[in-house]
Amino acid sequence: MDHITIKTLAKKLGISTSTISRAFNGSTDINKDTRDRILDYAKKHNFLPNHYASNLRDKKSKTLAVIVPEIVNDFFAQAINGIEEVARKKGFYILLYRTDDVFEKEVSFVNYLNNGKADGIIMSVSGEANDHNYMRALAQKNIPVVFFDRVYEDIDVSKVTTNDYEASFEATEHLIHTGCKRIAYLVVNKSISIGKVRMQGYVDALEKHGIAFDDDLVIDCSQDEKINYSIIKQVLEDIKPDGIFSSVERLAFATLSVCNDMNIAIPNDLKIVSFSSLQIAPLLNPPLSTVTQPAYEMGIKAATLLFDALEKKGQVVPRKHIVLKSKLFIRKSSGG
Amino acid sequence: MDHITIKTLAKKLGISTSTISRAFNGSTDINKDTRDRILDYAKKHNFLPNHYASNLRDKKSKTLAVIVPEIVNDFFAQAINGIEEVARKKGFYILLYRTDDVFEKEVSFVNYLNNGKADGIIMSVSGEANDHNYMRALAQKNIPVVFFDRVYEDIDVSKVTTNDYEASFEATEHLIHTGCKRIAYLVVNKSISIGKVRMQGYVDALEKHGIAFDDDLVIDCSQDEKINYSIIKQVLEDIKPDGIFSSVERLAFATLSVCNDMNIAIPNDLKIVSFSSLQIAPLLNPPLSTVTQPAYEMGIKAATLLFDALEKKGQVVPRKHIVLKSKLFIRKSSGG
DNA sequence: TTGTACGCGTTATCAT
DNA sequence: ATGATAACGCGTACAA
Repeated sequence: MDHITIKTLAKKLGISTSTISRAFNGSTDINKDTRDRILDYAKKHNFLPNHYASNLRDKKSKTLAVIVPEIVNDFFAQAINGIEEVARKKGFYILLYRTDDVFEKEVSFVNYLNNGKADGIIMSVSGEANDHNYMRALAQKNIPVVFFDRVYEDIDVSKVTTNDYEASFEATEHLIHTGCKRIAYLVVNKSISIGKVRMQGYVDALEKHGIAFDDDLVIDCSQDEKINYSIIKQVLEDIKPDGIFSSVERLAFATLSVCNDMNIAIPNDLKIVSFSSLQIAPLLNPPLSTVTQPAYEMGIKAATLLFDALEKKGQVVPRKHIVLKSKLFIRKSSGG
Repeated sequence: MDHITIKTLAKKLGISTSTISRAFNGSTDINKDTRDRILDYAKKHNFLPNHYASNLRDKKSKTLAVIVPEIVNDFFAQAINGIEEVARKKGFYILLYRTDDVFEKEVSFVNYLNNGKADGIIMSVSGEANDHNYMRALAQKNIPVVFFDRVYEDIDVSKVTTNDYEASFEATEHLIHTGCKRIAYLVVNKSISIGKVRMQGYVDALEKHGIAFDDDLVIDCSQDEKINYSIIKQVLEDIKPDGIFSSVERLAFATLSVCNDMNIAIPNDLKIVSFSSLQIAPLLNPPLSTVTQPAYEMGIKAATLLFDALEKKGQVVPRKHIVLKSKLFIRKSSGG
């Protein structure tokens, strides 16, 4: 028995294919005995209806596409966990795609998804401020999308973000309270998405406390670890900030490395707070003060929003924007 | 133009569906001009052949299933990166599934994959020593499988692992060289897969150096963080080992936490080495000595093996078992 | 080089 | 409660 289909099954059992189909779809229009007979036989022979044939019939792939910049990052890993949790309950599976923050990869994958491969998409965008028309094509095909954390403002879909502005304000203010006068802001791209909003919180906190904003203290970093290391090293040597507010976990790690190598004492010589969802932040040397986003909950919410849209397909579903709260954990790196 | 198919496209362009199909499949049997005309029109209207219909036709889903115990773990995250890297080059996509080390989830997902949803499967097994017949069903359907890191010995598929025995031996020996006399072995399940092999390396290293094996020093932990914390705390209080060899990263983190809380000085009072692919291990307090597996390479190899099998479908492909080398990084937690 | 026509495996509709 | 059948969108053998 090489290749079982409901057709061959039907022949073997002397029933019609429709009845077989009904057995698998929990139809009530079927005798319990025949159903059991079918299911038993199927289980014994390891048969399951072909997913692609079903999908071709009813245009439901039971698949969610998840697009994230990276996976080796507790924030995204936890968010994926949240998404998967919800998806699993709904009997959905997850197609994962990693963009490495490369815009072209994002575009290519989104275009690919245009063909109905997934019923919906949850994504944290690569963040480039380019032409976003490839996103609009999805709307035409009625494929719902939910952004989380990093969003495109000009695309009208549901979104799940955190109170980045307030959290950044609070983090910066905390550094000021501990006595910092020259706080550097580490960012990968200050002109887009989260980099921009978080910077505004930083800027406004400075202003509130009468500290002049200094453009030299805004440190634009890259995706490359080694380059970041040199950039930060140079900053610590030349500009000598007494505080660091990092909008991205990775840059805080680089800072810790540099400090290790340069023997800069944290928190005495330099205080650090960073956005980070790293679970072992308390185990770092020194324990890292973090603005921690509720990554897992964000995943849950994003998936929930997506299923809301999915279940009301055809109807006009109002976009929602859910804003969750981050939490500031003050640890030793900022004098806690 | 709500719903485009190659049929509607054919009508619009006044060509037949076969020609359209040819245009998309890079057939040479087609005039370059017609091809361009078709592709241009398609791109303009955002058309892509329906993936499910194609798959139904030629039984190629261009999808790989990846099954891992967890995602919030640099080892698995990096391995997934490696897998994705290869898959991407081959034009494949990844269906991700997380088992949380729950055997039933693994079985359920594997059974689901039986229906041709994915062309192949790469997995790190949940590790329970149960009946593995659900795995055999895949072989019948000609769906190739590759195990990585955690494998079932009794299932005949290609495997990618690391030299766990030697690495464990070396790590334990290192602890002995630093003066440890009472080395505890932390493990989640000492009777299966990696837990077992790594323990053997530990046991043999003790023996080589004339240290009596003490069953009380083998600490069986759980999946639950809080329980692990209490277990380890109790061990440090009562059994008072002077060295810890942790077969799993998570347990090393728990140990660090306990030591923090109990004011146990590492490495003076206690030395630690752990299996871990954590990239920021050097930034921990103290920097953690690790046995680091080449996670990314393992992903690459596993995916490569899978494609080998995939590309020789039908033929008998000999199973391969690739063993990569882990690297011992001696850091301060073990006196480095 | 292009077109015709069938079938991939399933499910919904309509009968019975 | 069950069966016959058409249709989902595509690719390919075959014919032209």
